[in-house]
Amino acid sequence: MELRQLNYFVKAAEHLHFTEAAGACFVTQSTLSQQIKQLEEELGMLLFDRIGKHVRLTEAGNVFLKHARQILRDVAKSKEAISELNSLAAGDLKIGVTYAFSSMVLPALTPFSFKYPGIKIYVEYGPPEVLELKLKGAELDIILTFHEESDNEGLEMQPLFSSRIMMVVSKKHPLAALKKITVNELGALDLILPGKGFSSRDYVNEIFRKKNILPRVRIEMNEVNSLLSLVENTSWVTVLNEKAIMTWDSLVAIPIAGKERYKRAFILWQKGVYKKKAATLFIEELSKVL
Amino acid sequence: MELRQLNYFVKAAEHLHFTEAAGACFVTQSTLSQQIKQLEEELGMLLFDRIGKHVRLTEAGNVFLKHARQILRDVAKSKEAISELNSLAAGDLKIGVTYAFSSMVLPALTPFSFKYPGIKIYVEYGPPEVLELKLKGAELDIILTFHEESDNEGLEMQPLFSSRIMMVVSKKHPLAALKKITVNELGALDLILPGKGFSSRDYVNEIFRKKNILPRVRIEMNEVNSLLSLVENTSWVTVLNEKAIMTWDSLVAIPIAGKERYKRAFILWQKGVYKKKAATLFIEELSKVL
DNA sequence: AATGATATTGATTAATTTTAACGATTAATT
DNA sequence: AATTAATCGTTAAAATTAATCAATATCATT
Repeated sequence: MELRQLNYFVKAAEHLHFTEAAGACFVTQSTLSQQIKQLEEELGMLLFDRIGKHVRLTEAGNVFLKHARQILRDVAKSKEAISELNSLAAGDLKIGVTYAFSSMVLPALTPFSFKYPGIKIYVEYGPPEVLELKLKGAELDIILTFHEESDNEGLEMQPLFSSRIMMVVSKKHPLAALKKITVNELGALDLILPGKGFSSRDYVNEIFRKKNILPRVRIEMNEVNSLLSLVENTSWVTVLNEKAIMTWDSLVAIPIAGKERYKRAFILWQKGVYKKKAATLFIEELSKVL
Repeated sequence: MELRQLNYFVKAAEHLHFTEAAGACFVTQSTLSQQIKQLEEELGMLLFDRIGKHVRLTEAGNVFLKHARQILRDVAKSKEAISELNSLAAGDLKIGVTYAFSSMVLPALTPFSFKYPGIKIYVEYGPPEVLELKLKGAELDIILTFHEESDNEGLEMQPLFSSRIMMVVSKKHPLAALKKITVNELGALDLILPGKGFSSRDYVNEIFRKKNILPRVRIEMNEVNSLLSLVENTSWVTVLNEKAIMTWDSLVAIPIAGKERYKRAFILWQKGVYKKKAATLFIEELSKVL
């Protein structure tokens, strides 16, 4: 049994006239006739009574017609479903976001969701290792992260932007108007720093180690929003990449003296898998707001 | 899109291994690979991610899998439905019965319905012309009737039995023990006769006309059971074919002198249409009880 | 007999399947 | 770490199978 035959059958049942039905199917009457005969043979029952010049459905034909129509409806539905995915009228997008990135996704989320209301977005925050595992297991479509190049097997890295690592303080902070700060000066301040896993943290460790300074780390946390919220309301300072405070009007980023250090943001894809259109478009949206 | 491809796809989605899936479909792996590719092209989306040696469903693949399964379930259901018809586990049988025949169908109905509990039986009593019209319009499968040969266009007659036309009285009737009755004697009795359309009525008219006797017809009705019920409880007599009283223990049939006259019972089919198995088997059952 | 329908037939075309060669990836062995 | 062998999916070409067409046969109706 093939869908082609079901199509021919339904048309024939509708016209009750093989020649007409064949025309409607854009085949010759002979073709339709044979395919219906084949169908009848497979089913072991006649679907039409051929009475002289007329054809008419048998009991089996009537029963089968209902089923054939149902099948063809389902087929149409299946195509419809795929076509909705294709036109982004449906589907989902699962984005992994590392903590340091969290404030950057938010501004892209709303416009994207507005443009493609059919697409359900899942955002998962987590440490890079966990997210990467999920990406490989197809539980995520993409990861947005700061990352060092190269060390990834089976992952594809697409550079997004670079963001300079700076000191961040509240605008109400005495040092808020500073043009630049030295590492020595920084060593004298109370720090609230991102936890391990954040690459800006590695940078902080490095600059202090070089100068043999023991930084005054008061709090360490791996959730950027909470961290910035503390910075906003205290005189503590932190060190983060510049873009991380883009949604925070009450904060200001101040360059650190010495060699400029940048964090590079990437999108991670799984190598070899089909790149979802929705993911590509989300990235487009993300680039716009950055 | 063809059912073949859906089968391949579902198997592949289940195994997540083309070679195995191909084995399960009894085709080579290349065949399966190509057909799936073709399906993907028609849908305009990849259904599988091919990552090295592994394959895995894409979002579209997951969506489509649900639909494909539904379609294949429907297909199986449709075959099941036909196969039930074939095995007489389902279906219907529409029998037309002329009034004179009515008492003959009943004994066949119960055993048949017992044997084939899935078959729904419709019995329609009516005058021959109406029934024949319905037979031609496929509203009936067969007609059971007494009929003269030949006069039927497009109908096929299958002889069932012959039944002699006799006088019928109650066993309590004074004449119940009679071996034979003459037309003259019959003319002196109160008669309750089947109405026009009954061929035994034509016979009665004829024999009386030949002898120039005016019969004493007290009641005329075209429903045999009611008629016989009256005969059972009165001293009126009727003229019917012998088989018509087969279920009536309290009645007796007495031959009428002169040339024996038989009524011939037939099954009428529409010429050229597929003979339902159920109909054939019903007739078999009918022959048994006659 | 002529007509209007489906069925059948043989030739042609198209599609499916297979075979075989290939490339990429993984696992095993050296 | 490098080499080898094995596994898997893809591709291209050949072989097989199936669908289609055009012409004709057949059948019932007019």
